[in-house]
Amino acid sequence: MTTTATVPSLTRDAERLNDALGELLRVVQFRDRDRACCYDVSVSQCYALKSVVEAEGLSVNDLAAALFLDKSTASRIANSLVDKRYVARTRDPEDGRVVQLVATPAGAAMSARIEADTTGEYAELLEGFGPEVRTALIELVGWLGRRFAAGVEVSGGSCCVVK
Amino acid sequence: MTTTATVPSLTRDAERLNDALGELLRVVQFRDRDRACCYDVSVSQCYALKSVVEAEGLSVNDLAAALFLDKSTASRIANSLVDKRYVARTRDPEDGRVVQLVATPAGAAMSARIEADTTGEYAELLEGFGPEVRTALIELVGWLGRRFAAGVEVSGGSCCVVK
DNA sequence: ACATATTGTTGCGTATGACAACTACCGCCA
DNA sequence: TGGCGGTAGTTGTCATACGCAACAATATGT
Repeated sequence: MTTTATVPSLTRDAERLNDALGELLRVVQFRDRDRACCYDVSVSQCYALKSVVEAEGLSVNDLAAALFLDKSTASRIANSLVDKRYVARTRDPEDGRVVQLVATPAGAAMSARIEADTTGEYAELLEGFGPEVRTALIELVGWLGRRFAAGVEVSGGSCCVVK
Repeated sequence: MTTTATVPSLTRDAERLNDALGELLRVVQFRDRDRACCYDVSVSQCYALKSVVEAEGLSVNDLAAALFLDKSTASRIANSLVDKRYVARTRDPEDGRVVQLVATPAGAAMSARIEADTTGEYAELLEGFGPEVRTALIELVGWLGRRFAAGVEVSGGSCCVVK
């Protein structure tokens, strides 16, 4: 901001990052939509199932936070997974309000199958790179996600209502 | 594949990239949903408007291809933008079948406003880095998108139906 | 014990997107 | 030149996805 010479370059880079991320977003969404037909779960169900498998005993609120969704949406996704017998709903004995979501064996198996297939694709993608480039790529993508998440949290989830 | 020692590392990297990309995807989707309320357009309308502004005279099929959507969906999004007077539909004089989508002044202005706001955020994000790191980040994200797009094209948009 | 806060569920409206059927138009070719 | 297959777009229909608001059930603090 202080030096005028770097500003155009920074702005240009920002535009290009925006474009590249938008493209990546769309193609990944498309891929996910497309691949969902291969399995017994929809895209959002797939992500939710993965969250439940990874953090056994997740509450509905936790699930909503993990997926950046409203708790009502999370509740319904959990419901759909329970209907498919991939997840079981139990009550927390400590706190009668909270629900604990646990993956059933079938759910864990399905998640593992999807995970293995996906990981295989990513492995192909990364094959051509050395370990240090792969690590750098992962770090950068992870950093981007965390930065966005931080930005989202400060705004409280309401960009323009909250000043 | 030949050396057993590198395989676990590659698989591990693939998993981590999957996780990081999933997280990034979700948070960006959330941010987009959240920010859509600031403007007069929905998320998909925003992307479509941007495409139309950048490639004046886009056909509906082109729009669908650019956004990785079905042509019917693209047609309806175009319709909604026409309803809002952000885009005009004209017929190609060369080929009576194709529609040419052109942004109206209001559409271009809205797109520019959104673009400026978004770019500002990205600029903040990139501020801390030197130009070479910024370029590397952009290249990597762009490369990822292209690789996914290539993978999507070979499968023809039907992952498991086509063998 | 009661007011208040928190967890989760449900009603409702909207957005998003695919598939299939249909119309309109193009170009080819007999 | 008149039909025929192919292509561009539109529309009907359906399913999923998501948020907000209202609500019930439970927990907690005074």
